[in-house]
Amino acid sequence: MSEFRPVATRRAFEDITAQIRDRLMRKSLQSGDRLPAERQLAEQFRVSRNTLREALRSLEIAGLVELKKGASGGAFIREGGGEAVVAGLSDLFRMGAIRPEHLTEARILVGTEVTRLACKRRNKMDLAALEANVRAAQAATGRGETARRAEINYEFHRLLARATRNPVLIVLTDALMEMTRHFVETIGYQPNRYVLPSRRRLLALLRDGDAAGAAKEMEQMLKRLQRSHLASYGKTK
Amino acid sequence: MSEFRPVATRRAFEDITAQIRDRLMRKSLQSGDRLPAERQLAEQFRVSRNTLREALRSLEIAGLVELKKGASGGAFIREGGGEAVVAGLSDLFRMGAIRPEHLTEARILVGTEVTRLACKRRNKMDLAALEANVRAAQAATGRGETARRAEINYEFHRLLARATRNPVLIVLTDALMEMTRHFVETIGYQPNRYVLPSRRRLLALLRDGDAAGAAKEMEQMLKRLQRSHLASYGKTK
DNA sequence: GACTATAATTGGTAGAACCATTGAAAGCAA
DNA sequence: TTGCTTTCAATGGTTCTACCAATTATAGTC
Repeated sequence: MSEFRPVATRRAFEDITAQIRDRLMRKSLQSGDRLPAERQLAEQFRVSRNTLREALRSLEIAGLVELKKGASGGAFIREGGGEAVVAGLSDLFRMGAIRPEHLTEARILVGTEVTRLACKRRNKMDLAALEANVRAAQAATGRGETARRAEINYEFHRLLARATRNPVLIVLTDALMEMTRHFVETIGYQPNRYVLPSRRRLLALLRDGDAAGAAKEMEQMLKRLQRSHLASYGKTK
Repeated sequence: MSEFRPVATRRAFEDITAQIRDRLMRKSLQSGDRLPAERQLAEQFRVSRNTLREALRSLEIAGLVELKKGASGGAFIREGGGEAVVAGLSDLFRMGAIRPEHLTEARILVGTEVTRLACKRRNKMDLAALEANVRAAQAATGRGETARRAEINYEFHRLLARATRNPVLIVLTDALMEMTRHFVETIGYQPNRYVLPSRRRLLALLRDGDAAGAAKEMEQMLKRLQRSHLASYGKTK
């Protein structure tokens, strides 16, 4: 392995974003803080406003700042929400780098572990939110609102991930659900009779704190979902 | 829940990126393709070159295109590498939204499942690469090259993830290793005596195809690593 | 005090110009 | 012909100026 590294003629906007990222890491900039106005910042960095705007655009896409118009507007530091990660994985799915079989497999592995951990950490508020979600799912099913039903189902997994208190699992689950939404839109939503009963069994296991049982229930449900999803996909292909 | 959605006064550059993303999804644009030159594209979209450049910058940060200078340069469609996802999670770690205990916990959960799946799918080339990695780790340890040793260790996990053939797990592992690198840089690399023996046991289990055993071995090693990492972190805090 | 019109601030867009890098084509020499 | 050098055109990177559009603070009015 060579001791050299590729020469990197850094572009001006990259230098700017690096400086701001550095201040973020050193807590010299925190969420909610506002950066000076574009014209002022451009002067401080000794670059044109165009170049500065490319830097801000880059930070905005990365989810680090939010740009607001008008007086008392400007670039505000966002708190880490993970939108960039979700968008990045969605792009991979759109481009075909992540295929349906990869997505469903990852959902099984991640969903099972999320369920296991959520069962150990969930509090009463988590349980209440999950129960409300299942009630909403039942109501939507009764009214035949399939699209709404799908959204409620995704939300269940997001709620469960939040109960783990681990942001890595939270943002990963958000991304998996976003990809699943894209996927299901292409193959068409298929009503089924097994998700809702599984949810009820899962709720009981979560209440009892039976982590192994809850994980098993989730795993089996996700495997069943995988089979039907991939079957639908095979037909449309 | 309301039926309305927030009004979104779309900015020009967002319209442009949406159009290009759409062509990517419909395979009308594929990796390796080259977009027209900036001046030409600006004319086609009926926007100024500034606005078009902001759109290209956005796509570049998202990892969808690569910009090259010079004659026969331009914006080239990249194949999905997941750099944006890695960068996004790294940002979350830098900003403190993901904390060391979250990182180490996620590594245990993901690493265990990656090992299990890799054990089922690995071929001879995967095994050879992993064995070469462990040999390199031993050599680096013998020469006392701690920084190089750390890099080789991260590479082991990346190689293992690639053996799963699942891009979601691959990019996730890449991101976890990148965050770990940041983390270890701040707490200082601690040489240890248990990783290398664990690697040898793991290799044997991978060769035998003992998925459960390999997963267990990885899990125990990662938990031990977690304890020492968090202990070091507690001292520096 | 509540409402309204005004003004100031700020991000969004446009257009032209120039620089720096890159690679291909033309020219030249052996 | 072959190989090297020079030239040149294409392209991204950067700057500057001007104006538009949205937003909010502020002064003014009833």
